[in-house]
Amino acid sequence: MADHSLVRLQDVAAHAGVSIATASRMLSDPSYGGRAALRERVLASAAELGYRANPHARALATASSTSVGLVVHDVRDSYFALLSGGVISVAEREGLLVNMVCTYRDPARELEYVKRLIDQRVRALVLAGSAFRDTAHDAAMRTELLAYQESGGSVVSVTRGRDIGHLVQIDNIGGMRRLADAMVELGHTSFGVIAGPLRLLTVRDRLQGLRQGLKKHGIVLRRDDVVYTDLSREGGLSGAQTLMSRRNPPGCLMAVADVMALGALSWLRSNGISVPEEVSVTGFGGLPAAVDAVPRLTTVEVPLERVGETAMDLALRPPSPRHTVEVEGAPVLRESAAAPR
Amino acid sequence: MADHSLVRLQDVAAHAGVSIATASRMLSDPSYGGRAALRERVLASAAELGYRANPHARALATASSTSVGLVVHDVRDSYFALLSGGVISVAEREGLLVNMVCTYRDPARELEYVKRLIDQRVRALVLAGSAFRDTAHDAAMRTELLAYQESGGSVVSVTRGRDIGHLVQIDNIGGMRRLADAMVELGHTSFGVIAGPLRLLTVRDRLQGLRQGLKKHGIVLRRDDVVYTDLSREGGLSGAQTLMSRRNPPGCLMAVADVMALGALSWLRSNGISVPEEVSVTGFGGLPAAVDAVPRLTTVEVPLERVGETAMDLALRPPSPRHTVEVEGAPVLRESAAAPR
DNA sequence: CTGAAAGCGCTTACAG
DNA sequence: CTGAAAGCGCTTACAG
Repeated sequence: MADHSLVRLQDVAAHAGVSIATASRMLSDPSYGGRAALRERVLASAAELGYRANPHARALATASSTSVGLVVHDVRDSYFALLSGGVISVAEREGLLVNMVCTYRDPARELEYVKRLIDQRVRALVLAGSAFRDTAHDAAMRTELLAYQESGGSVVSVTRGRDIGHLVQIDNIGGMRRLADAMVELGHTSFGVIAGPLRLLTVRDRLQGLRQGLKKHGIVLRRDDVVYTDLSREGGLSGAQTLMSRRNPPGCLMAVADVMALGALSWLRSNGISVPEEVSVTGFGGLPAAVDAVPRLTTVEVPLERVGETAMDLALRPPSPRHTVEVEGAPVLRESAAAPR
Repeated sequence: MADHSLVRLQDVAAHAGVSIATASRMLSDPSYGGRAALRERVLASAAELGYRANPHARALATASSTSVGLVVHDVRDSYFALLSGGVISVAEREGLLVNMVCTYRDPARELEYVKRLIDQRVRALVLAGSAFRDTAHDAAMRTELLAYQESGGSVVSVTRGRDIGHLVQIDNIGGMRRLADAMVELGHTSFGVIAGPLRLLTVRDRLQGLRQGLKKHGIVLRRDDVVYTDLSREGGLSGAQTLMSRRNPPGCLMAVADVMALGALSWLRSNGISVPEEVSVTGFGGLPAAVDAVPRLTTVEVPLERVGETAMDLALRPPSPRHTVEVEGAPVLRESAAAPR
C-alpha cells in the first residue's frame, strides 16, 4: 500500500494472476459476468495494492469523464452559491466531480469556459447564469453546445434563450408580475425600479413581468422610473440613491434581485428614510438574507437549492427528449412593503 | 472548422506538413526554438482546423492536469462562497479550472474527496475548511497529502492542524481574544457563547481566544455558558434560545461565526428581545450580511475573498520552502454590541 | 532544430 | 468467459 500512484491496472492484474483486460472488466463493469472466484481475487488484489484508476487514462479511452461543468455568473452571490449547493449535492450522489467557473457576466468569458469544459469531456454542462442578449455570442455558444451534445454531452440551462438541452425555467415573468400586482393592490401608484444590465435575459424578463403587473392596473413606467445598475448590493445602493433623489421619489422601490434590494435597504437606512413608512422595497430570489433583513424583505421566493438539484438531475437524463421543468416564483409579502401613507 | 472534437494533433501536423512531435512542441512549448516559419505554419493550421488539445491525453502523458481542487465545508455558506470566489479568480488568471467539493463537515467525505482530487492529478489542492480533531482521519489525510506532494502536487490549508503544505492562517484566537476583550471593556460581565461542533479546530481556536480575552479580566466561563450547536443560521437560532432561556440570561451573546450570530439576532427579534438594549450580540467572519443586519453586527472581520486569493497564490508556489501567511481578524464594533444597562 | 518511436494507463472490439 | 492487441491523443527522451 505504498505509493498508490505507482499502482496501475497492470499491477493488479499481475497480482491477481489474470490478464489486464479481465482486471479492467472486473473492476469497472459490475454487470460483467466472469467467474466469481476471479472477480474476488481481482477486487482483493486491487484493495491490497491500494489501486485507484487513473481517470485521465479512462477518459482518454472512453472519451468521457466523471466530471460535470457548472457555469455561474458569480459564486460570491448567495443566489448562485445556493444553486451550486444543489448541483453539488446531486453530483456527489452520482459520484461526479463538479468543475465550477464564474463568468462575472462576461459573455466572452462564458464562451471560453464552456469550451474549456467541453474539452475536458465533462459528462454534463449546467449553465446556471442568465443568457445574454447577444446574437453573435449565442451563435458561438450554440455551435459549441450542439457539437458537445452530439458527442454525448448533456446540457441544461437555468435560463431561457438557449434552444438546446434541458431547461429549468424559473418563472421570472410571472413571479414579478404577481409581485407588481400585489404592490398595486397594496395601494402603490408610483414605482421606482432598480434593474440590472439589460443584456441579461433574466433582467429583461423580470422587468417585463413587472410592467405587465402594473399595466393590468393602468400604470405605465416612464423612462426615468427605471435605473440600470450593477447586479449587486452596490448596484442596489446606487439605484436607490438615484431613484430617491428625484424630485418625486417613488412610493415603492422594486429591485430585480434580492442582493440589490438589500443594498437599497441599506442606503435607505443610512439616509434615514424609513421602510415601509416612506417607501416600500421589494426584491426577487428569496435569499436567506431576505428573511433576516430589517424590515424583512418582500420578495419572490425561488427554491434555489432545489433549482440546482433539479438542474443536475436533468443533466443525468439523455438529451432527448428535451425536458423543461418550470419553477414557480412565489411572492412573499413581508414588512418591507406596506400600503403607502 | 467542423466538429473540432475530431481534430487531433495529428491532423494539425499533417495540415502543416510537419511531424506530430514538432506540432506538439510548437503548440505547447512557447520557449521552444524552431524555425519561425514552421511555428507560424503550425499555429495557422491549428487555428484553421479549430484544434483544441485533449487535456486528458495531455494529463496522461505528463502526469499532471490543469485543474486545482478546492475543498470547502459548505458553499451555501457565504463564508466559503466568498473564499471560493477568491480562489476561482486567481485560478482563472492562471488558466486553471477549479474542482470544487463540499464536505459538509464530514471527515470521511473530506478524505474521499481529497483522494478523488488527487487521482485527478489536480495541480494543487486548496483545503479551505477547518481541520478536524480526529487522529485517525488526520493520519489518513497526511498519508494522502504527503504522497501527493511528493508526486509534485501543491497543498495549501486555510486551517491549522495539517503539518504539511502552505498555510493561510486566519488569526482565530487573536481575533476572538480582542473581541472578547472589547466586550468586557464595554462593561459586560456575563456571557453566553454559541459555539459550533468541538471537533472543528477553528471552533476550538475561537473558543480559546474568547476564553483568553475574558480571563484577562478575571472572567471565567462556566460549563453551561457555552452551547454547542450546528455551525449554521439554525444553530444560531437554537443556541440563542437555549442561552436566553436560562434563569440568568447573559448580557452578551458571542457566536463563533457570523451565520450563527445572524441566526441569534433573528431569534431575539422574533422573541421581542431588543439588541443591544437587553443583550449584545457578536459574530466572527465579516460577511457582507453582517453589515446589513439590524442592528449591524459586531464581529471580527476577515478579508475572506483575499484569503481565497492568497491561498490560490500560495498553491502556485513550489511546496518547499513552506509558506505561512498570517491573516489578522479585526474586531469591528457595531450597533449589535453596547454597554449593558 | 526535427522526426520516428515509445510510453502514459486505461478500455474494448476481436478471437479463441 | 478470458486474453492479446490495438487504440485513445498527447509528450518526450533518443537519434539524427
